[in-house]
This record gives sequence, structure tokens and C-alpha cells, in this order.
Amino acid sequence: MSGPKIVRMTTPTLRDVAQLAGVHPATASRALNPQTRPLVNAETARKVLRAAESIGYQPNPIARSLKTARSATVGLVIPDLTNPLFPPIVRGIEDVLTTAGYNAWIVNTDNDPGREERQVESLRSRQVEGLIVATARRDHPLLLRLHRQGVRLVLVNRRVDGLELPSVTADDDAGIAMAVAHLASLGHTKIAHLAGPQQTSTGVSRARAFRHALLDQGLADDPRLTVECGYWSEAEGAQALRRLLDSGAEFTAIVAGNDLIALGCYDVFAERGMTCPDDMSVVGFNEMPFLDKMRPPLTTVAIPHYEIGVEAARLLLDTIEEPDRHPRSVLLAPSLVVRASTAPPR
Amino acid sequence: MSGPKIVRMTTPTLRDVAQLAGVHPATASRALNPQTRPLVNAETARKVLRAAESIGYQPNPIARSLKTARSATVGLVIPDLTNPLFPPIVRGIEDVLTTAGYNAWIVNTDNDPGREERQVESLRSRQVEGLIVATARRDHPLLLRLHRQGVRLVLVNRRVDGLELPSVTADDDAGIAMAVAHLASLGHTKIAHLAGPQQTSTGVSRARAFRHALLDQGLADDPRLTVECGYWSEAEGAQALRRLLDSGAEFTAIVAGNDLIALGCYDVFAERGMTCPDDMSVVGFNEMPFLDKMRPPLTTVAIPHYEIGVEAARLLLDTIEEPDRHPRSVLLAPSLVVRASTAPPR
DNA sequence: GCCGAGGCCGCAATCGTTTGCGATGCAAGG
DNA sequence: CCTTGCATCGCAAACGATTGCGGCCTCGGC
Repeated sequence: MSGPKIVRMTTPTLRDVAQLAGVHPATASRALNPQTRPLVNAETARKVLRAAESIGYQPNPIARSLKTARSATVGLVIPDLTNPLFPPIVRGIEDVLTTAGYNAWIVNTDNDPGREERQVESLRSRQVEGLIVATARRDHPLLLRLHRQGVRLVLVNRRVDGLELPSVTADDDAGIAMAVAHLASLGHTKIAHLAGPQQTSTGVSRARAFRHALLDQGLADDPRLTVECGYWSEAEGAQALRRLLDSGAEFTAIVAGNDLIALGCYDVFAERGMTCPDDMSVVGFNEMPFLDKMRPPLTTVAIPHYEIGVEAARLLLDTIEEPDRHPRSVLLAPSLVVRASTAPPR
Repeated sequence: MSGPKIVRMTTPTLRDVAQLAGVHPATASRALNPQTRPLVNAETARKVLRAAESIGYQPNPIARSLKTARSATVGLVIPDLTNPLFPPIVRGIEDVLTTAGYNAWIVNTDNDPGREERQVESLRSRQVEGLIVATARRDHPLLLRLHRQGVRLVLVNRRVDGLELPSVTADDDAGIAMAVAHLASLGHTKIAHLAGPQQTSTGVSRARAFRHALLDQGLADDPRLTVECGYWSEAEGAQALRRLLDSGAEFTAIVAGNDLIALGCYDVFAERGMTCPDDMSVVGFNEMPFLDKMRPPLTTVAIPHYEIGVEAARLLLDTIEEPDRHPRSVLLAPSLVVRASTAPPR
């Protein structure tokens, strides 16, 4: 005759497995943790493992975090998940983190410093062990302060001035050089640049790269042909192009700071009855999804999004494990994908 | 002359504010928590508040979670963040959650049940107070089990058979009806349906709606004209269309299960030298971003992504606050946005 | 046979909060 | 004056894990 069935109301805890294995919770803890397992007898370790297995014990990460002040999670600070650039990067990050036993907290800042500060604070109070930041501006007091406080940081797609932080970015110089070389080889001589925000390192480095590339191609650098966008967005790209067109400047091709800015140009073309690439060539940057199905398919410089995420996560894990190693940065090679938004000038 | 500067090495804790305010930590705790504040003298409460303010005290959510078994966070289970359908929904969810003081954990399952189970387990061990699930299949043992265990669930875009769970979905019937009515009004009589996976409620409900809509338009329902896609993806959409074309069936328009499937059709058109909408009209579903810039711009039925997220979060908060209220579901009205992928048949 | 050295394990403190319960003080009521 | 009640607050035990420290036991060396 079997006794009354004991219904377990609560999830099994370390004490439960210890009791079942006939040992002290401390011993059970040591047995369960591969790091400390050598400290206990192999036989009792087996007993503990078996007990844990049998009742389906899962360590409580909250209690563990409280005691150890670690959390096996890192924070992901991005401006807006809605930007199609980020999801693949996030996937890359998550994939290497999870194989390392880490998890990621994602927060959106909407480019709002106040919101960013609150979000970061919330991440820190959850004991994240590091931050991967995609919102860096060249002058970024918050990041400076965090760095001084010893928070491990890795930047993606961006740098901050005067701060040696590990970062992973695409090689903007190479990418832009390919873009203008392509345009020049098609016969364009008057090329405009719709630059990204100059508060971001990416914005200035691409703008610089643009000027250098013009020189390399033996083309004149007309400062009136580069105009700055306030954000990396379609709307700002459109606005910038309107200003440029209205200024009366002459040009036959555009290298846009990124794909969204390039797509903003499409809107202006439609407004003004221009056709691309007949009236105007455009090349973007980033190779966001679905560009191949656009009208016209956008020529762009492709960057390895997923690998950017992968490298960023690796860098962060490295700095967690080796805190005082010299900050390493990785530069990923872009490639030009030529589609139908570029053609010889008429 | 000022004394030596005391450098605070550790973040301020409740004991610190209690000490500073000259009270016991318990009292400080009660004073800080609006729920329990009436239990302490108004004057001492003020003292505590001021002390907390002065040293920048932030409660430690980890310790709080450990004690209360709550966490002020909910889990978001989605198949793949890379699918552009989800980011806006996620934003909607996050926005209402954060104003309610909650946070969201996002996990990807890649449609892999094993991975899903592990991810959900990890969420539960972090004491999430509920789950918003976008990966539901009609037959979903995991969700059944979770529901039986009392986990608060709300479904987004999906239902599960035989389970009364709160859910928020677009009105598939209405959306599909609009799509085929549009096609019929253009003069199409042979309309095909590239259905989504029939393991998902959305897949079957759109397929059913398609047949009903044909009837309503007085059109014949030829079962050979609907073929099922294994996933909601471009590749599967393309594959399905190839099969349909190869079968020799005749049709002049396609209602795709969603936008990705519709875009998959574009690839096949290119392969086979067909042009859209001249040779074939297509309408999608979901209104994912950038469809207006596609070649051709895709006619689709738009659903309010952000609001779906908002409603889902509200539903979940409701079930958290009123656990045994009858499950409520919300159906959001879609709208047809007509672009250039649909035209009269030749 | 005794001593020292490890190996193995238990004790108890600790992480930062929350919360049931009891102690205290004071005012009101009998 | 004594009881009762209430408002206020402190005590201490949790929550579930980790970990320094020390105790016990065994074994080997002398």
C-alpha cells in the first residue's frame, strides 16, 4: 500500500536536493557547481547530481545573483529595435552569449539621453555584468561616467571621442571608398554625400572617408555637396536631399550615410518626378533587409551584421573574464553590393 | 576645514538610508513603499524619503524578487526578432509595461520547441510574472502545461486549440475578405492562396476566411489553388508558388498568408520572367515596413502592430492584477492598403 | 603510537529586502 | 487607576543560494 502522494507545491530548492542526498546544502552547492566540485568526494557528488536530476532541481538565478553580485546577463542598449539594422546584430550577440551561459537584456533608448540613463540604471540594478552599447555619441558623458565606475562596456557601430573602449565597427573608410570608386567608375564626377549625424563617430568617419575617397579618385571636393542629417532616418534623409536640391547645387550621384537615408531619397525622387538611377544614382550603407526588392533595388555597402553582434559579444565576454586586458577593437570588412540604384550619369 | 572625503565603494542599501534616517531598516522599507507607507508616521516617512533621496538609494530588484517571488518583469516569447513584424509589437508591449513599472525579457525560439522550452524555463526561473507568447501553435503542449501550472499567458497573433487564453489578434476574416473583395473588384476570378502553416491558428483562420470570401464574391473555390507554406517566410512562399505554377493551375492573383510569403513570390516572378501586377497580382498581409518602396509596392492588409503590442501588454497586466477574471480576447480591425502589386487581369 | 597533513564536509554568515509578530507609548474609556 | 485600543516601530526570520572557516576523520611518516 502506497502512502499518501506528496504534492510538491513549491519548486525544488537546494535544501531539497541536499536532504534527498543526505548532505548539507553547502555540500550540495559545491557538488552542483563544476568549479567547486573537486572539493567534494566524487561519490557524494554523484549522489547529489542524481538527487538534483531526480527532482528536477534548477538553481534559482535570483538568489545566486544576490549572493554573488553576478547575474550571467549583459545589457544591450540600442536606440530602437524597430530599426532593421539591429535585429540581426542582436541575434549575433544572443547566440554567442547563450552558448557562454549568458543572457541579454534589451532596452530601447529612442535616442533620448534621459531615457537612456534610466534604462542603464535599471540594467545596473539588475547586476548586469557588462553593457553592449549601440547608442554612443562622440561626446557621451554617461558612457564616460560608466567607464570610470568600472562598468564593462563594448561599443557597436560607434566610438566615443577620447575614450579607449573596445568596439566593433564596420570599416567605414573602406566601405565609402568602394562606394565612391564604384560611382566614379560609372563616370560620375559630381557626387554628393548625405552625412549621418556628426555627433556620432560613424557620421564623421564616413564623411571624412567620403572626402578622402573623392581625393583618391581625383575628384573635386565641393563642401556644398555634403549635407548633414539630424538622425539616421528616412525622414531626415529626405529633408537633407530637399535642402541640397533646393540649393541649386549640381550633382548626379549620392552616397548616403546609411540605407535609411538613401531610402528617404526615394521619397524625394517621387515628389519631384525624378527617376533613379536615370536622373540620380544612390548608394546606401548597411545592407538592411529587403533592399533587393526595393524600387529600384538599392546599391549599398554591406556589413556583416550578425558577425558584428558575434564579435561584440566576444569582446564583452573577454573583458569580463580578463578585466584589465588592453581594450581591443575589431574592424569588419564591408563589401559593395551593386544593384540598380546606380548607373552612368546621363 | 572639511573632513576626509568618504568614498562610497558600494551602492547604497536600505540599511544605509535607515541608519541615516535614524530608523530601523524595516521602517525604512515601509516608508519607501507607497503601499505600506500609511503604516509609518508621516514625519518619519518624510525623513526616510529625504535620506533615500540624499544618498541616491535605489532598491535592489534582485533582493526584492528573492523575498517577494515577484519581479516586475514579463517574458516575451517570439520566434525571431529578425522578422520585421515583431519589433513594432515589442515596442507597443514595452511602452505600456514600462509605464506600469514592468520590464520585458525578450527571447527568440527560432520555432524550435526544444529551444522554446529552455527559454521559457529560464524566464520562469527569473520569476517573470507572465508570458506574452507569439509562437503559439494550435497544438502546443508546452503552453497547455504552463497554463495548467497557473502561469499567466497572453497570446499574440495566435490561438491554441481548445484553450481559452487571452489573445490579441488581427481580424483575419475581415482582412482576407477585404483582400479578395479588392481582387474581385479588379476583375480577378481565379485567385490562389498561399496559406501559412496550418499548425498555426492564423494559418488556418486565414485559409478559412479565404474560402468564405470566395463564396461571398460568388467565385468558385478550387482547392487546388490553395497551397500551404511550411513557414511564414520568403523562401517558403517562393517554394509554394513554384509548386503551384508547376502544377499547371490557372490563376491571375494571389492572396498571400503574409507579407513575407508575398515577397517570396517576387523572387519567383523574377526567376520566371513574370511581371507583377501585369502577369499576376499579389496581396500580402501585415503591412511590414518599407513595403511602399518595394518593386512593385505591395498591396497588403495592414494591421495595427503597435496597438497589438499595447493590447497584449494590457491584457497581461489585467490577468496579473485580476487573476481569475474571465479570459478576454481582443480582435483588431485591419485595413487594406492598395498599392501597385494589384491590377486588373490581362 | 603519535603527530601532521590533507580530504571532505558542515556551520553559519551573508547578499538586500520584506513582513508577521510583538513591544512600546500614549490616549481614551470605564 | 486600570484596561483597552491604536498607532508606530523594532526584532528577527525568512527568500535560496555561496563561501570562509574550522572540525573531523583517515592515512602516512616517523
